[in-house]
Amino acid sequence: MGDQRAKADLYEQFARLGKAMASPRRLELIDLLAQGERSVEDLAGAAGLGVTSCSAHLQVLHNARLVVTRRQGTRIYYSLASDDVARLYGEMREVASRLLAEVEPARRAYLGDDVEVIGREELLRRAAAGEVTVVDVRPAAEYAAGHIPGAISIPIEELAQRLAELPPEIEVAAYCRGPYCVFAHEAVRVLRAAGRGARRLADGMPEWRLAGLPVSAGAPTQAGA
Amino acid sequence: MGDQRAKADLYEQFARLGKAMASPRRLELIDLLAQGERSVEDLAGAAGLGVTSCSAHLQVLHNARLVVTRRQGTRIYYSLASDDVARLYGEMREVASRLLAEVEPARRAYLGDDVEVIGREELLRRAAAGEVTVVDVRPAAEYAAGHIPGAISIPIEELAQRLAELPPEIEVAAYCRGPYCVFAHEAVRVLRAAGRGARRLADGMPEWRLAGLPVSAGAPTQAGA
DNA sequence: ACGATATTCCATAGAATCTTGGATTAGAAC
DNA sequence: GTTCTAATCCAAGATTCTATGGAATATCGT
Repeated sequence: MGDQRAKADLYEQFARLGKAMASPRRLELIDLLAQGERSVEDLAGAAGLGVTSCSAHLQVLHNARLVVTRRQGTRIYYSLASDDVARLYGEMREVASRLLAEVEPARRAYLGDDVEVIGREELLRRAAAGEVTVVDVRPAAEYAAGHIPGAISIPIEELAQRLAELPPEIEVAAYCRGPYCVFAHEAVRVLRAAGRGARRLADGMPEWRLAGLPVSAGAPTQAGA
Repeated sequence: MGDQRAKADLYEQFARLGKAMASPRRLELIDLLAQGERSVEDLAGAAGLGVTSCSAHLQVLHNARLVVTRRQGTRIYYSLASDDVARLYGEMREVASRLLAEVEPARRAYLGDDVEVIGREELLRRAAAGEVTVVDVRPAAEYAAGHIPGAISIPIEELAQRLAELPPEIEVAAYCRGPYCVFAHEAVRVLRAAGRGARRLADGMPEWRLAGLPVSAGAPTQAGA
């Protein structure tokens, strides 16, 4: 009874998941993939990795079945295997922030001083009433892969130049990749510095989607060009 | 903006959790600790590890703040830092079983053929009506650390000799450490072979507790000795 | 204070992981 | 077919992880 071999095999399988999530680089890749599918080179650039290294990490994620691939022409697009992955990753961050005292200082060091927050319900309510402009400050490709209905896309690097596109006197709600992404924090700072009312959504697109709230897809409608 | 250093630090913190859960041995330790606190030597024995090796793994878990220690006399008792850990571990197994095709065969190889299952609600209902005897087939120490109210303790190794303690004609519901523990499977097989009606609770004590159901603690009341 | 027990610390050797650069494969465009 | 691009494969060195045995530490009982 109780084959040691079989038992070890079983735990080995579970550990595959843990091993896949045991590297900060891979967690960053998961974070990026939670925004939508991306090619290897693209991911490497976004995560600051060499292409070879990035590919190797993606193989590890693939072997643990956390990601799936789709080939289109000469490039291969990776995406998360299911919502389970994003959910598990989110849970992992939450548990880490509760258990590890070092998370909070690291968060502050990266995100800077806290900025005011707006909740999902309030955002939905006030957006429907036209009392708030919802702005997606992630790169355009991530907006195209999925965004809050009615949100306009202004990547954080362009925000300072495109303030005129935002109706004045109306508060802005900015959102980005998630609770540990700088973009929304930066956006609120830029907007406040320009004298606008602005808050950030407490978390980002993946959490919004996991909460079952509506999501639109498609490139932004280019009003100007 | 976007300190690479600070960003890497943050992901490094999250990865600490993943690293801690990246070893099959450590997952087995978490599994054991989910039943209740245990000493190092005890854990080493239960997990089939050398004491030194076990201690080292516990250090890793401790550095990731997944476990806490309590000293009593000459020995040190480890336990999970919070329910979050058991919950995350459970979520990890669930995701693994959904994503990794290899989990199911490994499960079958270890647990053997499926035996009939009883759900939590049915168990509660029928136990209250006296229609089912609930039996905890884990080691006595784990029963003492927390068990289903009204359950009697018959460790799996003793079950075959202690069949007389179970009222005949009444179905038995056996439970153990969790959905991937052999004990309840074995118990049902032993009982059925003895002509008794028996089913296993779909999952074990940790899941019962996490579901917010009532738990009793304390050593079994020794009727005989 | 001394011996006994439980645990951790330390050093070592072997295995696994990560990163990098160059070679290789697969598809697209011409 | 040739050429170009994207991604993977392969090999090597550096780093980290794991298991084990012996030494050191802490507590208990006497």
